[in-house]
Amino acid sequence: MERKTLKDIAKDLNLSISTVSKSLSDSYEISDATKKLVQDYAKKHNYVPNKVARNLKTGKTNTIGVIVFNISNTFISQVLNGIHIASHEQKYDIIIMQSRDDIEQERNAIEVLRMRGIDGLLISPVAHNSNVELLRDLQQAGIPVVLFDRVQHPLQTHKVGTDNQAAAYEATKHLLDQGRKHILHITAKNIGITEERLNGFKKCLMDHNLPFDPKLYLECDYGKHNEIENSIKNHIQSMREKHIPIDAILGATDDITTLSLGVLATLGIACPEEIAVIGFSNIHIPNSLNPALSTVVQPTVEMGKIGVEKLLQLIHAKYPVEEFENIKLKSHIIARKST
Amino acid sequence: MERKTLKDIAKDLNLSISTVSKSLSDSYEISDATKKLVQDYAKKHNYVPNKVARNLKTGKTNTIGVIVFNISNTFISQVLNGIHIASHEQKYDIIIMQSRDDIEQERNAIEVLRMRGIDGLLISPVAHNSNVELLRDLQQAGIPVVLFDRVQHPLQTHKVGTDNQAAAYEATKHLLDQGRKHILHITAKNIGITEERLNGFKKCLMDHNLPFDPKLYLECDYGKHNEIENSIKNHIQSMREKHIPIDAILGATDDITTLSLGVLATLGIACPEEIAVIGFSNIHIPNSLNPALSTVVQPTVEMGKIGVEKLLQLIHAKYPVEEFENIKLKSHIIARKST
DNA sequence: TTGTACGCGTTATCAG
DNA sequence: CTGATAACGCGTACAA
Repeated sequence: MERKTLKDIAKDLNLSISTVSKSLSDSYEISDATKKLVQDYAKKHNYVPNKVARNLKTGKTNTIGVIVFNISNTFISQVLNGIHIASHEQKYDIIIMQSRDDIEQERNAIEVLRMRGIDGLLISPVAHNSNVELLRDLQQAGIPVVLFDRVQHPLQTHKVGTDNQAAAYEATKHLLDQGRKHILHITAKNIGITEERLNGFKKCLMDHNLPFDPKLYLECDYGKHNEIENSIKNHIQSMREKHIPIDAILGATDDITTLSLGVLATLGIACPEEIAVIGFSNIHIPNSLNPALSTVVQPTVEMGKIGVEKLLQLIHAKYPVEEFENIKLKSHIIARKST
Repeated sequence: MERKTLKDIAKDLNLSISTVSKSLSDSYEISDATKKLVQDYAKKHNYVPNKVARNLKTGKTNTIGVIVFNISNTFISQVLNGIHIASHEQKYDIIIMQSRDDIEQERNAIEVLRMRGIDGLLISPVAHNSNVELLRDLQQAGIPVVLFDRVQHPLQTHKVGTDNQAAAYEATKHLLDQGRKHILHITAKNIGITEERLNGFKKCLMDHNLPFDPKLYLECDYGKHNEIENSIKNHIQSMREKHIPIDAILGATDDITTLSLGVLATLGIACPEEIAVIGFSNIHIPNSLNPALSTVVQPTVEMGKIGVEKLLQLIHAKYPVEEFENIKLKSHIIARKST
C-alpha cells in the first residue's frame, strides 16, 4: 500500500492536479460535485498530504524548536508538558533538544535546529549570555526566539519566567515567621534565576534586620544528583563540626530541595524539629517525602503555554516587533510538614 | 540577513547551481580550487542547506516519531532521555507525542506523525491492541515501528521491554524473605506490562505455597495522581476496618509505588514496621522518600537507546525484515529502608 | 571539470 | 468552474 499523491489521484480521476488540490482544500472555485468526488476518493484511499512538500512551498515548517537543559528534570518536564499542549493545539510540532547545561551542546542544538528548519525557538539558556550572537543571528534570519525559565539573558525578546525574587522572599519570610533564625540558602552556580532567588533571600533578611552570613550560603555545581547530594552533605557536616548554628534550609532548585531531605535523613537530623526545609520544587509526590515537603510551587505548565503563545505571536507578526514583554508569573507556597 | 540558497551562491560566484551543490558535498568531480572558493564563500555567509528541500528530494525526513503516554512521568522521561541521546548520535531528530493513555489521542498522534513525515516510529502503546490496524498501515507504507516498555501488543515487530515477570517475582521473594506474609499487590488497569508483573507475583506466591488472595490485590485506574492516591488510601483503610491482615505492598508502577508511601504516611502507618513497601520505581531521589524506598529499578536509558538502535536497523534495512526480536532487559532490586 | 535539465509534491497564479 | 504552468531548494543523471 503505497502513498498516494495529488498526481495519482488526478490521474485516477481524470482530473488535473490543481483541481484535486483545490478540491481537497475546499476551494470555492470547485463545484460541489467534483469536490465530493475527490474528497471521497481521497478518504477511501487514505490520502495523506506530504507536509514536506507543502513546507517547501510555503516556506514554513510548522515546527518550533525547544532547548532545555535536561528533559527528565521534574520542573522542565512539566514545562515541556505545557509547551506540548499549547503547540499541539495550534497544530505546531515541537522538536526538543538538550543542552545538558553545556554551552557547546547548546550551540550545537541551536545549529541543528536552524539547519533542520524551525519557525521559532523556545529556549531556557544555559547561562547568563550563552550563545547570544547565534541567537541574534537566528532572529535576524527571521526566526523568532522566546526565553523561558532562565530569563536572565541579554537577548532582546519576550521572556517568560517566574518572579523569583518575590518567591524566595516569601519562602524566607515563612521560615522566619516560624521562628527560624539560621537559614542555610543552597543554590546552584551560574544560573541567572538563582541570583534573583538569592536576592529575595537577602532582602527578606535585611527587612527583618538580620545579617546575610556567607557561612549560611552554599553554591553547588549543578550536575549529577550524587554530586549535589555530596556537597550538601559535606557542607552540613562541616557546619555541625564547627558548631555553626543552622535551623532551616531554603533550596533554590527542585533537585537541591528534594535532595536536601535525603541528606538530612541520612545524617539522622530531624526535620523539621532540628532543621526545617522549604524550597523551590514542583515534585509530584510531596507527601511521600520525608517529611511531606513544604514547597515553592511554580506554574510550570502555564509557563510552557505562555511561552508558546508569545512565540507564535512573534512568528505570526506582520511587522518586526520592537516592544518585548518580560512576563513574571507568580509562584505560591504550600506549607506541609517540613517547616 | 536573509537566508542564502544554492542559487544565490551560484549567482554571486558566477557558477552553476550544481557546481555549487557538488562543491559543498565535496564531490570528486569538482576542482579543489572551485571547491575551496565555494566552501569559503558559503561559510562566510553562513549558508545553511534547506533540509526541507533535501528531504523532499530524498524522500527521507531524518526524523523519528515517539509516542508515550506522558512526557513528565518519571520512568518515561528517563526512557526519552535515552532515545534522545541515541537518536541525536545518529543525526536523527525526534518528535514526541503524548497519548495520555487514551486510544483516541494515540490514534491522533499516529496520524499526525504520519502526516508530518517520519522515517520510523517508536511507541509505548496505550493498551493491549490499541490502533493495531493503523500501525500495520504504517508498516505497510514503509515506515517501521518499534515497541518499547509496553510490549504486550500483537504488532509484528521488534519489541524492547523489561523482564517484568522475573522482576516482580524477585521483588515478591524479597518481601517473603523478610518474613512478610500478607502482600498487597497494587497495579494499574489495562496495561499489558502489569499483567506480567501480576503473574510474577502470583508465581512467587505459588512457589512458596501461598495462595493468591483477591482481597490482597488492587487495580487502580491509571490517571491523575490524586485519584491513584485516593484509591490506594480507600483500599487500605477498608482492609484495616475489615481486619484483613496486610504487612507489605508491592507496587506495579512508579507512581503507584511512590504514592503508596505518601498514603501510609498520611494514615500514620509505620513503614516498614507495620507495612513494608517495594515496587517498580526509577525515582531519582529514593533517599528523600519516607522512608528511603526499596525499588525495582529498570534500565530506562538503555531501553531508549536500544529502541532507537532497533528502529534504525529497520529503517536502514535493504530487504523486508521477517524475524523480529523480543528483547527483555533485566531490572534489579535495590533494598533501602522501606523493606 | 563544469553546466543543463528534470523531478520530488505542493500551492498559487493566471488563462480558458 | 477547471486546467496548465511556474515556482519552492535541492540532488543527480546526463550533456558539454
